[in-house]
Amino acid sequence: MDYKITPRAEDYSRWYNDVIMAAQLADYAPVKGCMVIRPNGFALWENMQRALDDMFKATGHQNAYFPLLIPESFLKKEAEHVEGFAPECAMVTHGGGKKLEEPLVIRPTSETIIWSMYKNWIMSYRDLPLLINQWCNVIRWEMRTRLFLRTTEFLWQEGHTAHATAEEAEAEARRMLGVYTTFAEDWMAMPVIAGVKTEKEKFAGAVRTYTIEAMMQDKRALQAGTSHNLGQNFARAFDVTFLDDKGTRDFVWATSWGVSTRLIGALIMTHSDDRGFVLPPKLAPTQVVIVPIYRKEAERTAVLKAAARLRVELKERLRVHLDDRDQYTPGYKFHDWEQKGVPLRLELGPRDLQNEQVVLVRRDTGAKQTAPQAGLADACAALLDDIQQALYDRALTLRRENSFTVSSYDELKARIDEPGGFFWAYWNGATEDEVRLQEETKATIRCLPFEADESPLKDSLEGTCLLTGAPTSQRVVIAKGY
RNA sequence: CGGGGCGUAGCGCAGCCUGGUAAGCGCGCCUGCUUCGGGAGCAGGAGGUCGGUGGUUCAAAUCCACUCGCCCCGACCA
Repeated sequence: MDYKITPRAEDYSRWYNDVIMAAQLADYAPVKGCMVIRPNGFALWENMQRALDDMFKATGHQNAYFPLLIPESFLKKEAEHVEGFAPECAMVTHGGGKKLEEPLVIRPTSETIIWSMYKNWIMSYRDLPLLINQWCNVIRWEMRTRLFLRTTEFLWQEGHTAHATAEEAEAEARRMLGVYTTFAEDWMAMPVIAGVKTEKEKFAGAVRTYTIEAMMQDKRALQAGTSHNLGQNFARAFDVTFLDDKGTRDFVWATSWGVSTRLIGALIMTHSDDRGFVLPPKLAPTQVVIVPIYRKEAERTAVLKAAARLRVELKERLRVHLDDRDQYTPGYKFHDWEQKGVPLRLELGPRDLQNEQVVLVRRDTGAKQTAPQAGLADACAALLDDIQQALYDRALTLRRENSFTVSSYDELKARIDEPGGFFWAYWNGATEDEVRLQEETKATIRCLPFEADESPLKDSLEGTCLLTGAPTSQRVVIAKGY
């Protein structure tokens, strides 16, 4: 379809929406804040799911499914949890033409209903660890919504694990954050900063929340995944205890972790350009699109025959599509597939048949090259690997070029809007200082990063707190976020 | 919830102030012919109770009242 994309520099929000519409990833639904994920978007989500699910299985998790509807009283059992989620819960008050005795909450997250079941399933240390994941939809009544980034209903995955010791739960939370980091960097080609959320930013009901934070092209931070050490909070709320091998009874230790369709938004804002969507090859539903070029009927027959042969050959190893639509010109198809983000375009015309070659055009750089038809699958695979790496490198460069050290609060305030970016600083403040920071700068502490590799602070181990001036070794990354 | 904007063909819009042969444009869609290495050209064609309700009037897309919905910017969040 013909669709004009607003340039990023002109209006970043409109650009984001235009990319989604042009690539036909999603569309607005009749209900406010809800979206339809269209086949192009869903195929991408399926690829993300597959990669993540394989990693979950490889780390010993099993999938299950818990109900959409949760008794309201369950939410209320964990004090912080209910306080955090109550404002954004949708409720079912009627069913079967009658008012329900107890309203049912449409899950905003499933900790409560899952732990109500774990109570029955966990008796002894022999039942632990319990490692369960579910793929589902959730609803959170958001005030302001944006396609993929924040919608009333979204798709996600939520892992819920139970452990015998605090150490095991902690290790699990960290391990799954590692899985998310690997997925973000190796599959999405999106570099992330892994770290701990502050007390203020942590999940309602958690002891500690871990996060991966990515820099979008407008230099804002996006939380791309979270993992929580829930301690014994939910075990206490739902009275889930077990006997250890010495016959001692204790509450079970828990974690939960999730990523959502928000990752699609992250992908868009990490790699796409003014011509439209850009997909990393490893997640692209179509990795190579073949565009045949011909004039006369005889050419058409010969080119399509050769194109079909190449398609079969490439199909062995790659996800390939032959665009043999007769009613569109090659130029139209070039634009069409560029908007849709297909990493590699393969052009095949009469000239190429004569020379037994093809023309390959990469989506990320637009670079055009010819390649012999012999050994084409190898050449395409190599090029796709190269694109995957180039996307990562480019995103990492953007982050590096827009990461700064600040040593005073005034300096932060002077630079947070312009030039903007990630600001590394020492921090020892309390929650009220964090609130003040947020109110005065509109930025937030994204996390306390684990690693200092990327940090301009990497060579120093101690400094003074940005707000209080007290000596501290605690580092934070501050940025405006989504 | 506060501030701003908008509802007219599938999409993007003009028309409204100054009521009356203005239901109009571009893109898309359909048919045919010519085209096809960066969004093809020409010709013909289909498609709209002007968001809804009520009012003013001889006459309403146009004026008035009410109402519904959506988008954008701020307070919450994956």
